[in-house]
Amino acid sequence: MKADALRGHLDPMILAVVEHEPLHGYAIMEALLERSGGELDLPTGTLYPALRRLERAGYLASEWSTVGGRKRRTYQLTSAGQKMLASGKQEWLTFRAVVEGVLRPGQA
Amino acid sequence: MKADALRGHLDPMILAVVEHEPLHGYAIMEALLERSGGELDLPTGTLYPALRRLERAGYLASEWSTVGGRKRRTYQLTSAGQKMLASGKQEWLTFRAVVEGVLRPGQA
DNA sequence: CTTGATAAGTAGATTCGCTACATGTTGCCT
DNA sequence: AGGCAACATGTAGCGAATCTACTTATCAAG
Repeated sequence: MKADALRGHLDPMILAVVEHEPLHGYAIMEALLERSGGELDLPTGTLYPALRRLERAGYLASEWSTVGGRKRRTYQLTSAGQKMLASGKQEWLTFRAVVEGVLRPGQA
Repeated sequence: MKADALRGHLDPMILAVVEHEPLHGYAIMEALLERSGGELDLPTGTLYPALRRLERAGYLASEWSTVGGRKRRTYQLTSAGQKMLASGKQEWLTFRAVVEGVLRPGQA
């Protein structure tokens, strides 16, 4: 999967992963890997800046903790984040319809 | 629809539009608009550079003509472009599965 | 005591879609 | 005659997000 295919689609995916339970960065990486069937293996240089960006934008809130001598920054969805996630899901449906309308994958 | 959602997905869409008939730039724009149900209204600053990029990459070949006093540059798919389109369609299916596996849109 | 997994981060490059601008033709409307 | 919408193609430069490569640190297993 090409790198910039992800562009603009990563944010809702991250938000979706912390929708029902707060997770720290590393755990978010693992959750994305698992939910995508091993396809979505984000480099840390992608994920951590993305998390900071989403927090700065008000969609996530973070809190530090220490577990087994390791520091964790745990992120949870804010209410703005919930709204963003909902609209992100909606936009995904639109986007999918656009691409498939143009590609017409049935007519290969 | 956000701008960079398109990133990496525009190329196969352009190739798809000229798959069965060669078209000039303006007609490609119209075809994308029509096939997407009016959603995909590309600015010329996006389309024309993309076409040149795809030609430089060997996926499209172009030819000038004049119709009704207007100059047209008509693009057609090369055999490399056909292969690229086929793999682009396949990648789209993978990408869609990844996003939907993470988003789980049924569980809103 | 070295390696791999856990954990978080930054700096800098690259890429590509965007805005804004530039140029010219045809045909319709007033 | 004048003007505007549609047709047709293009460039310059910006911005944002993902990537590669690097840094730091702890813990467990061998």
